[in-house]
Amino acid sequence: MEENETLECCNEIHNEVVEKVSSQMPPDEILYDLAELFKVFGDSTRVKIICALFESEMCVCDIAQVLGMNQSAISHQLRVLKQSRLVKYRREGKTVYYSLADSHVQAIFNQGFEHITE
Amino acid sequence: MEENETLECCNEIHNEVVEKVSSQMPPDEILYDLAELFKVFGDSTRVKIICALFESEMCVCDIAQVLGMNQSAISHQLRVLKQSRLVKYRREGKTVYYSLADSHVQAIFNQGFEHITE
DNA sequence: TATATATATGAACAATTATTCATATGAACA
DNA sequence: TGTTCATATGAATAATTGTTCATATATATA
Repeated sequence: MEENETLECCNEIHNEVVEKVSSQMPPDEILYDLAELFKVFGDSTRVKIICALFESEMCVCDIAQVLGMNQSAISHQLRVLKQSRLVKYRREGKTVYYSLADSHVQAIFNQGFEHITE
Repeated sequence: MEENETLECCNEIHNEVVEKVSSQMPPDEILYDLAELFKVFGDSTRVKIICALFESEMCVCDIAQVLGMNQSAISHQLRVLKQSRLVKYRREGKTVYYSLADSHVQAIFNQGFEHITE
């Protein structure tokens, strides 16, 4: 991390661009939060969980079956998804049903899907 | 990873759902690639680079200035972005100019942005 | 050809994280 | 109340990864 009172690129001609871009960057905190959100999508187990929930709400055990993983691993990942407000849940007796929180989840998923499949 | 010839949830009533969801899951390879893509968005340095490139194409040195990081770190991250086809570049003498590869990048970014700011 | 400059890259280290195992919590029911 | 079952969680381990430092590559120019 270098200090620069006046931002200067190695290429003097670019200093104007550097100043302009710097002034238009969103706050660090926003960009940090955004990275944290994408980090949640950046794990294949969680992507699979999200994808499964497109079809139907499911209990933890259901999801574990579909993914062929154990209950604990799924539960840990559901907590991550819950903390990012990507899934919601409802309790019914001993069973907890998870489902997708809102349409952004599908929108983000679809955009990514388009990118890799073109 | 448990073996299950016939998928069975702890809740017998759910077996139908488990079978249906399982049959509609995209291939593992696709979901793995999708997670890899989002992983690239899941780092604040790379998110900042992407965000900076929304404004203008820039050389490596420009980007390093805007982010207040050293050239090597930026160059390493640009390679990651390049490998995921999120940025493209053109060489002009000693300088290499980077820019965003396509509109999916902005679309994914915007969807994420909407999610965290609502 | 020798030098300077912009960028790329390999190795190493520190930090983060996904999974497993063991166990705890919470709800239903005998 | 005690037992069973679905889910949650803490600790530990293994694997991944971002940054730094040192150095290599590639281009321009003297």
